[in-house]
Amino acid sequence: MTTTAPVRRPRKDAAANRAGILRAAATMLASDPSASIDQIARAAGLSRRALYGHFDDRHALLTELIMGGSQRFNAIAASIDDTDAPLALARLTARLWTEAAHVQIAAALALTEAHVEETAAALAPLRRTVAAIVRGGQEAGTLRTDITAPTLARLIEEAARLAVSRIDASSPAATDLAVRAVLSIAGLSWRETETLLATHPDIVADAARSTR
Amino acid sequence: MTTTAPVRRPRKDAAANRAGILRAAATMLASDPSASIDQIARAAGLSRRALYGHFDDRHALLTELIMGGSQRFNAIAASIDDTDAPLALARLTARLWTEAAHVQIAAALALTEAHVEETAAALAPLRRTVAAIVRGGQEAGTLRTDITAPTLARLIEEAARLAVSRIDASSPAATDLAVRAVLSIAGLSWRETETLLATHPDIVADAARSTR
DNA sequence: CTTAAGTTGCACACCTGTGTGCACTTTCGT
DNA sequence: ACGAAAGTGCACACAGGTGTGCAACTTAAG
Repeated sequence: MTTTAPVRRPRKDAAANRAGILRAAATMLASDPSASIDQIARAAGLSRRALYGHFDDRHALLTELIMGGSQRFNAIAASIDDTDAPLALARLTARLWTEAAHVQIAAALALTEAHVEETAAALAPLRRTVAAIVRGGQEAGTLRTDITAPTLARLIEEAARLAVSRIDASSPAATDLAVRAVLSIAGLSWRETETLLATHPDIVADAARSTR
Repeated sequence: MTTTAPVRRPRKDAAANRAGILRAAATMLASDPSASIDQIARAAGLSRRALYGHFDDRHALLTELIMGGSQRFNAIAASIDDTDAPLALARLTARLWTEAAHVQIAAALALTEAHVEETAAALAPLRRTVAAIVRGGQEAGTLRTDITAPTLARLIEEAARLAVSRIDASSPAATDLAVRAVLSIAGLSWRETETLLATHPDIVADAARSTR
């Protein structure tokens, strides 16, 4: 499996390769969370051996990947300032989806065993934002109260994860779908969601609503 | 890691052990989809070597596990006869959850790579049932129409999977939560769900609605 | 009690993946 | 054009997991 063509390909800038590895790791791990170092290195156009020149070991690579991804995630979470809970959730979902385009995302989310704790810790700010939105929404009466705030927050996170990782990421209508899924879990009826999205067309921007 | 106390424990009936292995495999794989043969055998109170006396190889064990689980699932799906789509979905979710209590379930669902196709095939009847309910619901106007039938069916499946595998299976209120999640994705507002569950108290049976 | 099925440990071959050492080649930067 | 940085192949040691062969032991069943 490690065998490749013996042709010696021209090499690119050094530092750029490091970034390339991270990118490759993100996409590789997105489709197969247990992709081997070799697979990642090859996908980045480098040899396995070279990868070890950039990262001490598997763990180091994964950690850096998680950190990078979660920083972007947390930044997005911090940028949400809507007071209305459903609106805030909709916007948060849409931005997470589009900006950090299903790459770093899926990777950081679909990670396995030894890194779940790490990932969880790194995403704490995002999680806190969601929790705050949920709490506020319940108090304001704009979110369901049949489910405890912590549980609801968790469900919403899972719904988002579901939308992000389980749906054909390439589709243009994917964002729309993700937002609808999250708002549904949040307790809105589909008609209410429809109204909300119609009132705030900027959330889902364009996207062909046909192939939904 | 394979080392155990040299004490020779009394052994039980032969055929019963086979069932024990399947049970152990279900619970083991539920928590760790890539549990080793040794772990499973030990969990069943047998040696790794003995396990191979019951199953040709890993694949054979997994296949039998999947078949068993999906048969029960499909049987439950076939037992649903409600005409109202939301009601049908609610009952289906509740029964799947309770009857095949988070054991065979999570295992069959959380399975990995080489078995996803197999699992998918085995669960085809269940999938067909869901698709039919969705189609019927959309035609009757009792289910959301902002999402295509196939996509909605898929979303619902994923929501159910989410509820089943990502939530503390032990909690008594888990069934309630699972049903609410599915109905939410189906497009109902949380108040509509509340009403539906109140009208049909048999769906979630008892379960402490306090710790929800 | 006897027999055969069921189990057990252990050894072995084989496979995949990880991380490192080493000699050698390529290419960027100056 | 030169030297250091970066990359390549290959070999090795090591760790886990799988599936099999085998001799010896335990126990259910007749």
